[in-house]
Amino acid sequence: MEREEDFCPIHEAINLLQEKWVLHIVRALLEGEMGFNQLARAVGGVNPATLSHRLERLAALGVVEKEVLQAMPPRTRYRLTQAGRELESVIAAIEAWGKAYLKPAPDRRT
Amino acid sequence: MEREEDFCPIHEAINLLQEKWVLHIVRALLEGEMGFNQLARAVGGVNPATLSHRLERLAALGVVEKEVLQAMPPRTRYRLTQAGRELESVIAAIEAWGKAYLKPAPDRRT
DNA sequence: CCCTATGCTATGATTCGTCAAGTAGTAGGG
DNA sequence: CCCTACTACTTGACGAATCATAGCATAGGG
Repeated sequence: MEREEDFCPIHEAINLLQEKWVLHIVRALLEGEMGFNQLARAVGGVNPATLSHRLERLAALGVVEKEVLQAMPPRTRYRLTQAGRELESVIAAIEAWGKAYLKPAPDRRT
Repeated sequence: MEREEDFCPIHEAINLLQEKWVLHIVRALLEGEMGFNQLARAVGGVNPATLSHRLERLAALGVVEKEVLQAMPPRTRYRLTQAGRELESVIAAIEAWGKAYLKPAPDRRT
């Protein structure tokens, strides 16, 4: 129905980053490469199916890189590519904003 | 299960911004205040129920402001608050990243 | 009068994300 | 050796979120 006659990279970027868990995944991976379950724990609360989907998508877009070290005792490493690492600026902007304006948490006291 | 013992504003910010359409809405509103349908058109492809829901949430968080000008011939204005305008840095970071790394779109020709 | 426009809400359909469990192989404790 | 836990996912069923569409009430143009 939609015809991306001019293709807006900003629009696409937003669409990617607004997918559930994507930003959390990138943020976790900015801390360093890690395996699947470790990443799941770092992200917190994501289920393997969704995480798998997201990683597949992010790998297809060249944001993360998957390296299979061993097949048998399953051992995999996920790490950010250059493009992925550049997302740090986005995360940083979100962090700055969150700290500045999202402080008023739903607290009841000081 | 999870106890947000220290409340992480970054985590919260990510959770907010990853909600579908939120970034698109903010980006549209950065262009200037507008009415409901106008905003829907600017965002493109969002259905009124979702948009309404998001605006309600964004207003509750103090990111957007809603002003009802008339009740009967319905006339409403949505505009960003200070906090909302500050999200421009996030949008800018995403724009920069998208332009730099998302260019290789799945297109076949110019 | 008829059609468009405004700002939303209501309805049923589809898609997305979640949950629980299972697969396969190895390492460690008893 | 046996049992459990860990590794990395996949699968199928379920529920929640989002979708497209229609509709309300009113005002202005033709």
